[in-house]
Amino acid sequence: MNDAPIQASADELAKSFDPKAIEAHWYPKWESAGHFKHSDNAATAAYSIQLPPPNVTGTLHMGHAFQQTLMDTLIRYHRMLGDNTNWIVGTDHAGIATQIVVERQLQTEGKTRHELGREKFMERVWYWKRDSGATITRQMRRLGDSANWDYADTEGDKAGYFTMDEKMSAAVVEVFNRLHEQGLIYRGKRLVHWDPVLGTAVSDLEVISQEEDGKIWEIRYDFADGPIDGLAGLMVATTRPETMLGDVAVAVNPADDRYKHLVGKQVKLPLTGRLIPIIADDYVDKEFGTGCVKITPAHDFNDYQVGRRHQLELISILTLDAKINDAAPGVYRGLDRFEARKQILIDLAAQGHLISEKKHKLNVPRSDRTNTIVEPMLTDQWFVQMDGLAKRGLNAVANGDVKFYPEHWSATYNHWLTNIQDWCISRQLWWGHQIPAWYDEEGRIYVARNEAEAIAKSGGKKLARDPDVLDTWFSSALVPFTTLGWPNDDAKTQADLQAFLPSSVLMTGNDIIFFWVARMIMMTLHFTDKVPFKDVYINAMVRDAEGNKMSKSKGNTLDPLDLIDGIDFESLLEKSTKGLMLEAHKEKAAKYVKKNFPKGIPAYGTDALRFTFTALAPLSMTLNFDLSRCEGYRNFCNKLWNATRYVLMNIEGKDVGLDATLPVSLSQADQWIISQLQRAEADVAKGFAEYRFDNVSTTIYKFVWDEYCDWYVELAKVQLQHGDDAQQRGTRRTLVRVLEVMLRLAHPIIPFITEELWQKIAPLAGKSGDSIMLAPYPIAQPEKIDVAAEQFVTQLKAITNATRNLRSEMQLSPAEKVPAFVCADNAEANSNTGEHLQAFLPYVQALARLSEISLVAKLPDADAAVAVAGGARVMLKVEIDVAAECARLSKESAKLAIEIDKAEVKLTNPAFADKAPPAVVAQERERLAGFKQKYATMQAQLKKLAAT
RNA sequence: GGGUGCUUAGCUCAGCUGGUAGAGCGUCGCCCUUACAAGGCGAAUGUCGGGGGUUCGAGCCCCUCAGCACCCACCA
Repeated sequence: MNDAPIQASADELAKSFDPKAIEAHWYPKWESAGHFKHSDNAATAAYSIQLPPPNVTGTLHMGHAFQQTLMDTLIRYHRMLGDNTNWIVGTDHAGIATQIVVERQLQTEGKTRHELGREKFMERVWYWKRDSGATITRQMRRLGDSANWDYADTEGDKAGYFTMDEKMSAAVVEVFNRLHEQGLIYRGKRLVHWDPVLGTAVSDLEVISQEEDGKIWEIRYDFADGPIDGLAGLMVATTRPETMLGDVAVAVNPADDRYKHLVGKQVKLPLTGRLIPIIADDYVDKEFGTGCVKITPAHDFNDYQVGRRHQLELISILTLDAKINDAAPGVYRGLDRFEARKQILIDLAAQGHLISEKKHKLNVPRSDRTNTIVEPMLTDQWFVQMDGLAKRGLNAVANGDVKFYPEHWSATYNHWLTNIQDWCISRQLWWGHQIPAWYDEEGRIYVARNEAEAIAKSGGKKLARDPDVLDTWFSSALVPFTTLGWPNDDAKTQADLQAFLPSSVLMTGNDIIFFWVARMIMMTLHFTDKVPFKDVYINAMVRDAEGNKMSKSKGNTLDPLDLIDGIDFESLLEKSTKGLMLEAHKEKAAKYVKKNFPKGIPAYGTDALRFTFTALAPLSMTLNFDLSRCEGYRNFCNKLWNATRYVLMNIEGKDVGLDATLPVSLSQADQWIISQLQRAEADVAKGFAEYRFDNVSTTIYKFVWDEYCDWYVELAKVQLQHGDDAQQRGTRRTLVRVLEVMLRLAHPIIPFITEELWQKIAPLAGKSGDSIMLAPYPIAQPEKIDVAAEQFVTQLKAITNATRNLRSEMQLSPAEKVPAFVCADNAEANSNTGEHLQAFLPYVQALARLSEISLVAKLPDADAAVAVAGGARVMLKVEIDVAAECARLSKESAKLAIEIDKAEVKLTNPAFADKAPPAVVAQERERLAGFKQKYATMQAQLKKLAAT
């Protein structure tokens, strides 16, 4: 292909690499060249991934960075394998979260959204979205994400889809309508979790229950007709006395002998004087408390069920902002729920109805977003009927259409789906997809695609649209197919649905298995009869180095961009404490930063960060992010950089084997590194197939550093010095070609540095192309595995290591070169001349820094240091301290003796010989023989030394 | 109250279908040997959470106990 030697210069490469410049150079190039786009060629195998859409107004955190690194690594890998890759990305409107942020902004201006009005408020949110929406996608680009930014990009800002853009919104309306037509969406008055601060219903998933210290009170409800059996009334226990205003019964267990005879009688509800019945219900636990439970169906989920069973009245006593309403006696009206509790307790005590007050631990349900205690509230809401959808969802995982990695997460998924409740999808918010339902004046409902259609359905009545919006997760659940163009039926949509549904793998956190994963599976199956993705990889949660959850108030959050670009101590301190409300939190955060980042954070670069993520990616639940690992992998990048520098320096102006007419000869060492490369390639492929990113990166790390840099480059130096033309050409050729493959092998993980280096190396390896990201991924060629060459180097390594070890034991400084003798280890046994050892000598001489090395039939009788390894004995000709050398030999012999002993015990055990597989027994015998041989040699040397 | 995961070198973690305990970081020596001090060479370090069992053989399989983490659940 090329005939003239190519001039390559190492001068272009700095002594250490500067990630920043490289990153800034390559990303825009890749993007503008269109390398991230999918192709419309239906013949190519598709590989697609749906990005969990981040909040449009959010910023990139470590969890994103980790997850996206894994996704991008897979996408780049498959792109290089030749697949038609499509990483579909977008951003989420994140209803509640975004609305809260904008409302807070208004707050600082002394305004409320209600003052502003819905229309103006929406304008404001859109403005904020347009203003800050680009932040996260910009940050994703810094990570190197080769995302298909132009795909499903309706707003033209190269950020993929937005869940509230026109197309996505239309699809949401369509889905809502179809589900409604199918009877799967219904509207009803139900008890739902209510966030009184936000003034909206929330789904049960958005409620976090936590055990907190509270109190439990015992209150006496007097019998309506005076004392019975000497008792004035029944004792009920409650943790929420204020709800008694809505009590409609007192329940006891039907089998409770204490109360059996009272069932059917009435008690007088204190403070109100209302008469309520005593009822019997299995729900009541005889053993707990007094065995009597007050029943408040409008403010408790259990009581609601009891109420339904007994056809009890529902008395709601709270307004939507959690104040006592007009159903209660006048004195309490308008009081906040907690104020009301205080007052009620005072009044009960005054009237002698409060019997006791005890400390009590209870589960307090709080709203995920506002942290306020949620209130079960009776309201009209929209629901999706889940049972049928859930069955299909369960089935898809059970029959293997969707596979979880690690597999055990399917248990979590199954458990939730088998106990699923109907999904409350309406939210009393403004920011979101407004529900496509209209009401006439009589309250009749018309669900339609648009207002005109609704009016038509109503027969031309005046209608008002439902003001509520849909749960954010409703639209998120649809992205597997709506991003592909559904419900359109044009050719492109059909082709894309064919190619990219199901997508290849979903990578996400375990925290949204219910919120998102399960719902995508159900909705996609329902609307397309396909699963949304084949695999689900549940990634670990990123924690700090000590395993603590990253949280702003602890100050232990890390900004991925700070790891890439670096940050000085002062800036980091300021950043970590900024925005913290509580002084205590500020101090805590400051302390953490001072302790862990006293010098700030150095700029590690994107590649180092990505390598850290893949290397640490465990299959367990947490990833403890260790900064020192990041530093180590930054060093790795530098190592790769410098290896390339070395190669370029040594081939400068010389032929690298591109000219096929010139003789090339490959040494054992050359064959060995090529052979090892095949094994590394196979291991990498296996790692990717199993989603074992840790194994992939470890394989690459070890091959590059331990094999190529530490051994092959050193061996190559010897060959370049001593070899003939053909051998030197072979060495240069091997240096370049293996390096070129290594770069491609590593590219999916560390895209920037590999691209930069590949541009320089590829032509020298006879490769061409615009970008390494489009170059073919290395595939192992088993026929290039050379067992003999591998044995050769294994032996060479053993001899070299033993010699180096001797040097170190003799306390020789690296500069001190000494002569050495080598002979075969079994020289006496079969008059082995050791001629085969000849090939090792030049290498050992260089690698172990020997002044000269001579092969002898028998080591000279001398007081010298001797080592045994790799079938050879090595003697360093150096003045030794006989006593010290004896001590060293004795120590090593003792170690060997222990090993010999262990092996002998094992082998003489008849049960072992009988039952263990022959291969294992043989291996053990061989081991023992090796030990014995070595032991004998050491003993002989010891004897020799002792004699002098 | 159920469920899941974890417990291996000082720290963070690997250990494939059971067959000689590994890596990175840290530690200790000796070195600025012209690819790399973000480096080289060498070294030390583990009753694999406790106990029991299966097996010729257990970090790995089974039972049991303990600790940690997370998820689900309506106990007034």
